[in-house]
Amino acid sequence: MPKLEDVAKRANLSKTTVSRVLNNRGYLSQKTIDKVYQAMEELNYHPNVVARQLYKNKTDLIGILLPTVANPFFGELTAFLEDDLYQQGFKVLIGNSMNNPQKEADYLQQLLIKQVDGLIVGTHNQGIEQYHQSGLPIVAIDRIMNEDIPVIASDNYRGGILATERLIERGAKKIIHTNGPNDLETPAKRRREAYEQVMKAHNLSPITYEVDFNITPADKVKILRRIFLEHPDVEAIFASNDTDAAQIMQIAQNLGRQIPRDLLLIGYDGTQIVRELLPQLTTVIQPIDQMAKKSVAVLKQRLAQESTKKEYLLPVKLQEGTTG
Amino acid sequence: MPKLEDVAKRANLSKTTVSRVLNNRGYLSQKTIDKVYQAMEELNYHPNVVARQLYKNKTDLIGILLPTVANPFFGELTAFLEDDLYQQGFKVLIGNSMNNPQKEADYLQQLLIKQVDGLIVGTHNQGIEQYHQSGLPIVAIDRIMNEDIPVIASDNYRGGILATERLIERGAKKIIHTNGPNDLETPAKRRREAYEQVMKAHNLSPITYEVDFNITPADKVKILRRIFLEHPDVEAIFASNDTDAAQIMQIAQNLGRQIPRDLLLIGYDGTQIVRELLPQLTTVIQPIDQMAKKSVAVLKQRLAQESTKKEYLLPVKLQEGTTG
DNA sequence: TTGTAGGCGTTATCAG
DNA sequence: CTGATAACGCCTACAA
Repeated sequence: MPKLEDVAKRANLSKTTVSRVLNNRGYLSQKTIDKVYQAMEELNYHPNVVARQLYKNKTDLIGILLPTVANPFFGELTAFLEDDLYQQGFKVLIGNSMNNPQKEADYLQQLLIKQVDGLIVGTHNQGIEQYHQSGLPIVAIDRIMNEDIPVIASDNYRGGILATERLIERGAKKIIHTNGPNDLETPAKRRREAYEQVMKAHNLSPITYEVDFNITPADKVKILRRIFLEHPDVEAIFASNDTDAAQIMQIAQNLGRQIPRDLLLIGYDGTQIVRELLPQLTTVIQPIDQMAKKSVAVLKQRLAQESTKKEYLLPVKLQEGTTG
Repeated sequence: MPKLEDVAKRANLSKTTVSRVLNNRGYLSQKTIDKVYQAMEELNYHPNVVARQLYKNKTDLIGILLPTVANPFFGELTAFLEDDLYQQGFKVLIGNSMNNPQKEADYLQQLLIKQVDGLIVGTHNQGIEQYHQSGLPIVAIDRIMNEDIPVIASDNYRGGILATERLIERGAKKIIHTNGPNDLETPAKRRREAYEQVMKAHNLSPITYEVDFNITPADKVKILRRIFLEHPDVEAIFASNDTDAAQIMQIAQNLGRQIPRDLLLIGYDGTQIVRELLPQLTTVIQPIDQMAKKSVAVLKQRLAQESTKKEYLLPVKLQEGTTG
């Protein structure tokens, strides 16, 4: 690997001059510029990014810490984030915590150490201390971390209202909701709040099933199946996400219940892929693209030491399918 | 940010000694070790990764260049790759080319420059010169690049046979196949070869529709719809991937054709998410986990300057749903 | 318009 | 067992 010095020697110039050409800084004669470019060509020279990073004390790298890009929501989110960040001159380091606190802590420890200039987090683990003392610019997506980390989320409360009211409008009275564990401080909890408030406002009793994130698919099916066992008269389900909704569709089918005739169903997220594969599913669309864009924008503010709001809410939309 | 020197000063030692403690190298008295650790604690010191990278001339970063993690296949692949690489002590830099040659070239130029220790590529663009002269260890997934870059792929030929024979066994004669553009040098082409050979072996005429990768969803629907217009008597379709298969399901439904009664359908890929959302879809499962594992293993061989085979084929499996 | 010298934070060699 | 010193490759005051 040739270095600056090699180029300089070949062009009969100093390292400084070559560096100047590289960064077009200061006055340079055209002749010098040409000589330098020629020498670079001949040697197939490329500047060493790491050396630059060391000097500049920045890496132009942004870390993205999420449960897993295998999940459509996070996959699509990552794609949008990557695209935005790329436009802004950043590259992306990913860490998939797989809901494993150990792995998450590990990543954090490593990323916080000057490896990245900033961090976008959307993991589900609670109370990882390191976030606090890091000093690294961070934004959180759909996850409340602590006072000084801004949160980007969709308007979960409104989403909960849209879904619940729609089910009620369509005549359902016994409506069940699934959500994540209630002890997790996440904006998604507001869907549950909205659901419960709407139900009560209509004199209906809310019933929420809590489904943990990191359980096996088999266990999840078991929990969802329980809904039907424990509430055979259920008329509608507002699921916490589209894949759960899909599972519920299978289960209902196995139990001989036709959707929407015997059961109304509304999901949540509305990712591109789900809309392609299950266009019949009624769901609440989170504006993943906008969430990504906003996250990057807020992170840039943080990087520039500008102050930010504590929370940014993006609008949701009801996607009308045939299931609910 | 405190540095080695600060720790040294605080512990009344030299940088050398502190560095030794950090990397437990050489002989050290317990007392010294304790002092160093204490000083590090007090200062909340963390070694600067970039400085290390510069000295060691390696980053422990692996680049993954793919069309987009928003696609379930690549999303799941990325998740597995990340997990494997993490186990091996690497971190992952992603680049989503979005099938944009400009962006891909851009990424390459940047990544090849000592920013990553190795590269895993699965993009669809042809003839990007830089791959050749890079000298960087590279492996390609499902994509033929050039002679000295090993390819990891599933056994596409066998997949093509499994799907086609199944459709024939189930009584279909007029079977249509969709595939990517034929001028692309990709292992996926072998599915088409297999399809055409099996068809001919049964005295049936193969018909392949070529579907470009980077076209709008609307255009894709148009092409797929054409199948039914141009071949109203089509009895079965072997789609090049599951999302296309899903589209075909919608179209068939809109045209009043019941699957599997009026049309048999087999997809390809068998990602986790598709199996969850569309369990009824018969499809050929690519062993994404194994492909990831093998890619990482081969990349490690390359990094260790060991020689590798040119191609690694992993076994596929037919997932029997109800559509075909 | 170009060159010299010192530093970014770490590690390794070699001496003590 | 520990310390001084020179590298890793680049960038920028400051000088010329």
